[in-house]
Amino acid sequence: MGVTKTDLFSQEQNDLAQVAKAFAHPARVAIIQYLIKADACINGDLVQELGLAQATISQHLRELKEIGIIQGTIEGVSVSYCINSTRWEEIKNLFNQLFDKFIDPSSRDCC
Amino acid sequence: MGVTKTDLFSQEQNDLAQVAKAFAHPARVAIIQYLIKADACINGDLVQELGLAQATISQHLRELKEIGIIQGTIEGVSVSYCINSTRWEEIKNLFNQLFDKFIDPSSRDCC
DNA sequence: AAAGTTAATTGTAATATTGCAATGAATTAA
DNA sequence: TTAATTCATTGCAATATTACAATTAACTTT
Repeated sequence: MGVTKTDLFSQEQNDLAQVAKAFAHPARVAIIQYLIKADACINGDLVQELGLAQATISQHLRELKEIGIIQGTIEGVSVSYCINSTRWEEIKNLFNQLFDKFIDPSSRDCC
Repeated sequence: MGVTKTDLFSQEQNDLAQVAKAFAHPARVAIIQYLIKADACINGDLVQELGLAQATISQHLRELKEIGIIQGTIEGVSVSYCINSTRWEEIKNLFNQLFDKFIDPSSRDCC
């Protein structure tokens, strides 16, 4: 019904799924890449950069902020965003934990 | 409008977003973890394991198959699924490419 | 204070996703 | 052949996501 049964799954599974959602839209990937490259930026830049409406980008930024991958500070009339490095490491580890579970690929592909 | 404007983004951005979608549901994360642990399994096992309806799991399996992260072979009346190790490496690299772009965390967190 | 700037929020429309019952297709067992 | 088993597919309902115009909120400039 479009509603995920989170209670059926472990904390780890739900966490990873939620974090993966942040990367599950090209606009959010683009925002993250841009923030990494720029070291800091403001929403206005992204509107120019991405070609989406201001409201849409603001919405994507909120989603990224909600999972903690980015953080923003009001600077006068504009807002500066950047990657939250602590959270970034956490997320990186969350993925790598899964990636590293699959070992010795040569013994797999059994079907 | 619920429709992603893929033409605004690069191949890499769209690829990563699409792959991230595979991990963006706890049931699919659970399926992947189970396949890694079991080395191979069939749909029926997963219905017991996850507590979702057979049709729902079949649907998640199809999505995972579509991005190539798993593969299946018909074995008599049942189907064996396993991780596709080549694709697994590709996906791992796709994520790590992004993760590794963010370097020297101590110099960040500028806002 | 009035006007301008920047970005969040609200409201709305369209499409996507999730979930499952029912059904269908393919194989196996009787 | 008939029944049973396994899993994919279809059809449907409910919720989520994506996108944007319009508005609002907060600050700056004039």
